[in-house]
Amino acid sequence: MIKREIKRVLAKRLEELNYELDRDDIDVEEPSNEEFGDFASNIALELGSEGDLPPRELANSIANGIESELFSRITVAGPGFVNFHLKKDFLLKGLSQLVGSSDPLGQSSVNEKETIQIEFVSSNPTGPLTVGHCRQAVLGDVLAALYRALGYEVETEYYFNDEGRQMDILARTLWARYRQALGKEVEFPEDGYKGDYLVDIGEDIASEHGDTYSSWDDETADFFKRVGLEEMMARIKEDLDLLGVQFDSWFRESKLHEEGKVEEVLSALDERDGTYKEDGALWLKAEEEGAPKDVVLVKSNGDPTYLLPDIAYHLNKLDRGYDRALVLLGADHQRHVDNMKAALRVLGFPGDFYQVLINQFVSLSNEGEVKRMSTRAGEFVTLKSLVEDLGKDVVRYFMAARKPESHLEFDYELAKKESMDNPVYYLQYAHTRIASIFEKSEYAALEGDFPLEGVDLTELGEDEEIELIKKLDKFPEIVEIAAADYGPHHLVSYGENLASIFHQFYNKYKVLTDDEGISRARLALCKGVQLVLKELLKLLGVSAPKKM
RNA sequence: GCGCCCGUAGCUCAGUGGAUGAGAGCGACGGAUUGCGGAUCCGUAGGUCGGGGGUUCGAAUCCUCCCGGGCGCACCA
Repeated sequence: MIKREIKRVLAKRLEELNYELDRDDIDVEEPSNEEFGDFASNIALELGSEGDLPPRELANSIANGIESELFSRITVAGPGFVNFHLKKDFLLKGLSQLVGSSDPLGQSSVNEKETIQIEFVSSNPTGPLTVGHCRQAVLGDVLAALYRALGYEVETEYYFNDEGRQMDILARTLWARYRQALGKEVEFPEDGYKGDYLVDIGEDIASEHGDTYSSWDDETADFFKRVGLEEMMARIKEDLDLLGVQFDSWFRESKLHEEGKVEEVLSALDERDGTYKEDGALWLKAEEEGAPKDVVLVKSNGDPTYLLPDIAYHLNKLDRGYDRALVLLGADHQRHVDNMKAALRVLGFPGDFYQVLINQFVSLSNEGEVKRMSTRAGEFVTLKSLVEDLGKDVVRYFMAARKPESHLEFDYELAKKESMDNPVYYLQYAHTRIASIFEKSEYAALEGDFPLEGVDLTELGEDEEIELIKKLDKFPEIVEIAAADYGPHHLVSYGENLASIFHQFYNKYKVLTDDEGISRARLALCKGVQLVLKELLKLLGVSAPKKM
């Protein structure tokens, strides 16, 4: 990574000038105007505004004092920017490292031993997964891949409520569907789940068990609760499989109750003076800890609200020894986050343990009509139908393409109709083109690393080639940013940009020419692009085909 | 009313805790191939970065107010 090397050089020079700075405090940017060099730093402006030297003078003494083989020249411009013009050798070194090692992330500065747990989707087994869950599933899956790629130890987990009121309603609804399948008159539960998915399961039960469960009693309730849970969870797993999302761990809420963790956390909150009784309910003093309002932990009927077991769950996460627990939640859970943070503060959790990524909703427009998603009303587009219609690659790419905190408008008809114009194909096409070139080249039979012996990279020098080399060098940084920012979309933006430059290059220059030297150098460059594209698509969970 | 998020080209959106002339894709219009895959490339048109104020050498980016949209403000999850 060139930028890091420049920071190192700058830090060293600043030390000579008696400024004590961490490398991370130095900003190095890529100026939009090439007149200002390949890279630029504003460090003299930042230091100058508080220091003894005016920015411009400081910039001059920084620039004049740097002796390095890496730069063709270092200039000072504007109010005090230090502009670095790179020598080609410096750029080529990066390319040869990338291609020589076949490791697009070899230059990453992050090599954490930290462990991170990522919880996402966590939908309760009362209905099929929808497009909303789909977005979160992709975001969580890609984030997990990003952190793994950076060397973190990652565990993904799905948390679900397997008992309580919702499961009761599920059981009653399922029983009603079962009775209906048998042709019996039965009253549909008031809060029942209206979707068709329970009709199918009810029919299956009817054909297998006949009229065995004719009345609603404890035995019937237990049976329908158990079968309902099993069937719904099985469907959820199937759906996630379709998307290519697999969890390392599944955590059921009832485990917390069985192990007495809920009571434990309650008394812990109590001991720390975090609760009080009012109107027969037990409240958390959330407002004292920054939440908008206090909130009920235990209802007056003795049942816990869902906040309480969730606090216990996070105590469990802490006990399991993760350094960080990231939770992905939909925008409607903002209040819950405030409450959780308050509770965890009462319990004295490490400040940065509980991390939340709130993602905004997906709106699905269909021929100008915006569809509302409601599980209870039985109106939604399922994850399954989306993937079946558009394919895993397109769905994953689209879901990852937007900033999580932005609304995602998914035009179903358009995505389906014009799928061939989708940017995902643009990236894959670049990868395919390179594969195709290699098949026609002297390296057609090549397996494993590209041999750089006898390849003279200094043959490279056209604008597009230099641009590509710089872009490739930036990839590790993009991965770090995407992880740190919890923003998989950075990969997408970068990828489209890289593919674009590659297509420009491809259109303007031939890779396979009569000149063996140029051909080999360009093939090495293509190999670099291919390595990065492949890794990027892998992180997104999108295939990188050799033929399309 | 209060809290969180969003407001950038006709549409969908990038723009990493500020940095030297506002970008991409789609759509519109006009071009490029007897050549490594045209699922590509080149060009044109299109924006007072929702609006006002503030901080600064410098603001799409930070602060504040206003407008517009989404979500939340349950002893539901």
